[in-house]
Amino acid sequence: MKRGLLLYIAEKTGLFSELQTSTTRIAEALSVSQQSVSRLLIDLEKGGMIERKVSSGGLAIALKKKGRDQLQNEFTVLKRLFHPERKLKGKVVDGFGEGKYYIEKYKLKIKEAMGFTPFPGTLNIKTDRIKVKSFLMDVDPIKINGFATSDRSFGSIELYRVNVGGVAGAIIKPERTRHDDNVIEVIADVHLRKKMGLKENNVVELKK
Amino acid sequence: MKRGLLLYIAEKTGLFSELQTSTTRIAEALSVSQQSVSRLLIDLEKGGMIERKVSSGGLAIALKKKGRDQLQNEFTVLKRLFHPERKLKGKVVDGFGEGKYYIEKYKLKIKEAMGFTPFPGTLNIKTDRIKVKSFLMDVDPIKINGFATSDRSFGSIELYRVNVGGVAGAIIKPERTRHDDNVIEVIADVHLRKKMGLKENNVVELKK
DNA sequence: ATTACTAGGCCGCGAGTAG
DNA sequence: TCTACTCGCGGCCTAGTAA
Repeated sequence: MKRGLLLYIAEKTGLFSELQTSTTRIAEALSVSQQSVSRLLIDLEKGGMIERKVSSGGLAIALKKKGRDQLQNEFTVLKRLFHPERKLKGKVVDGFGEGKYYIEKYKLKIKEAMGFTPFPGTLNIKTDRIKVKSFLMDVDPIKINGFATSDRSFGSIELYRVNVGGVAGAIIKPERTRHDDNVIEVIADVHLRKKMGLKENNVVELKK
Repeated sequence: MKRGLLLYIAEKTGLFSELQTSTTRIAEALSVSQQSVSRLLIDLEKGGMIERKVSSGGLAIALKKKGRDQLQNEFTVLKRLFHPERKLKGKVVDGFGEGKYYIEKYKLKIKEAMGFTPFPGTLNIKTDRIKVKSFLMDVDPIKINGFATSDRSFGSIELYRVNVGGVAGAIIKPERTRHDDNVIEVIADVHLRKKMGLKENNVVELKK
């Protein structure tokens, strides 16, 4: 609760200004009792987190350096955690030629969603499942819904825009993975492997 | 405490991987009892924050989406708070000619610290104390220590590199403010007012 | 070794109320 | 009105211990 109150003060003051308010008002905003707010404010003051001036009919509070630092430390920790990777490296691996078949099926929908007609085939890159998650954490995929032909049905896929060696492309993820999810498939409007002169085990770098 | 534990898991797993550990180990790291860790982990699991697999001789934990989202929300809040202003606007106001006198005294030291010889005079800009703090929050000032001549003593000053209309300069802050701290003084190696054709009340923009 | 139950104590919360 | 004290209750913690 103490932390919540400190954050509330930080937000209301924009870190630096002074906030004219009352314990009742804060209590309502945070859904705690007026008494608790009073007590917690005193605690925060004792801890050197805030400055607190009581006057008849209300109080003025402001963050002190220690309080700002406390929050900034938390921010630093979270920033390190959530700072998404800007690059993703992996090695070229051979696919099973499946990609070509599937891309043909989704071709029109991909064109519609991404603005380019995909080359019929995927560049398969072996990397690390966890790195992939961290790399894609901050981007929302473009989803293409599944559909059915007279023969069979095709599941939904997700596309994430990426840049491969200067070419705009996308990571394509089937909703139901066909293989090991340490391998990702990349599409573009050109034959990436040929254009970039890639062979098995060559290192490729993806950017966002 | 619950929050601390969630953060601990997030850090140890890098958000996505699985952590092999034991309640005792976590307890030591967080300075709480093994029993509390056990209970809190169960709570977090019930709340859908983590996944928890108990095996003989230890346990494996991983964050679930809800847990990551919780932390990311906190991150977003703090990010908004700590995202420093990139620009600072203010209006030109007249000084009292004092600046010229002082700059002369500190000239050599400023040259040494900043790499330019300051024009003898300051551009005084009226803005907002709080905006100034927010603008300067993420930069460390260059400090010039005070000194004394045979006549009198001069206090320490702090310099913050800024860009004014394309010119590299600095905000100069005396340790003991001579005037209203809603007014800041800017120096550069040219006569800013003349070079930029500024008159009283014109708006100026500072960048970092 | 482990995890996690039970029991008991402490601490924080809110209701009542004084100033 | 305001803040903040006292006090009783409940939830959270840890110690002991079973499995």
